[in-house]
Amino acid sequence: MKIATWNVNSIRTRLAHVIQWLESNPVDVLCVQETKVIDADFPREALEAIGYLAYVSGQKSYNGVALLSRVPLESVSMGFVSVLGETNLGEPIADLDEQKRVITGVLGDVRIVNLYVPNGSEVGSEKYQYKLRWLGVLQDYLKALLAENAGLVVCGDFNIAPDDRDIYKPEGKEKHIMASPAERSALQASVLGLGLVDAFRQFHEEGGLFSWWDYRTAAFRRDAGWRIDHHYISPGLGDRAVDCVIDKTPRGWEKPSDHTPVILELGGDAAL
DNA sequence: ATGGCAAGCAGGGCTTGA
Repeated sequence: MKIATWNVNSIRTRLAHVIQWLESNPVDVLCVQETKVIDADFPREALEAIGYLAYVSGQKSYNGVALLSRVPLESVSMGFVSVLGETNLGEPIADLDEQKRVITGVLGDVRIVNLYVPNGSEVGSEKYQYKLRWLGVLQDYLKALLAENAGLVVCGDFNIAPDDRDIYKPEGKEKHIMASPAERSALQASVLGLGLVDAFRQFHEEGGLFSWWDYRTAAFRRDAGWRIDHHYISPGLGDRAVDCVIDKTPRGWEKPSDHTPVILELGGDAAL
């Protein structure tokens, strides 16, 4: 089973790239982020024409996530509230679902969670506080899913570089969004603290391996990137991860997304 | 230290991203 994640920065603008990539990389499920489109306008037909069903949670202009799957998924749900209810630890959380950043569904014996973690804008800003609060609720959301699903793959655009190996030039980035200590701690507590592991790091120890390059300052040409797109896998999946790779190819295409796909391969999928 | 680039919405220039 192959599960890929790709922040496409507008599914409509990037449709030809997504189709081209899926035709040469026929993964079972592609998790996309920043679709930037309402559900009614999602380009389902073009994806169905190449054999992919679309499960979508979108909004106008910003955010938006989707699961593209070759076979129907089960138990699909969107947002935090569908799993946690209207409150978490006594605090209302429904406002966090106004931004469409969470979708999940089950394929075989694996529940796949596709996330678009808030960017946070600037360390200390209101959006940064939102990001940290969102990550706090994520912890309880993932706990609830883990209680029901031994096999869990949590992937997406995390907008956090887990450690300094994941940044082209980590010096002085402590106050930089995506690298600040509080963000890294939140990721540690909300995801790794549940026993989930960064699948990519099971296969690659070295630094200098990136999934996002800024459009500005010719970052891709200089390979001045960050690794902010991840797959986290639950202990229940044991040693089933076979490989996890970054495909830099689409980042070099004409008018690309600023992110490139990352692909997780699982073996021994009993229910498929 | 700053600004650089891209997308959406709207039909100009702002907002957001990372």
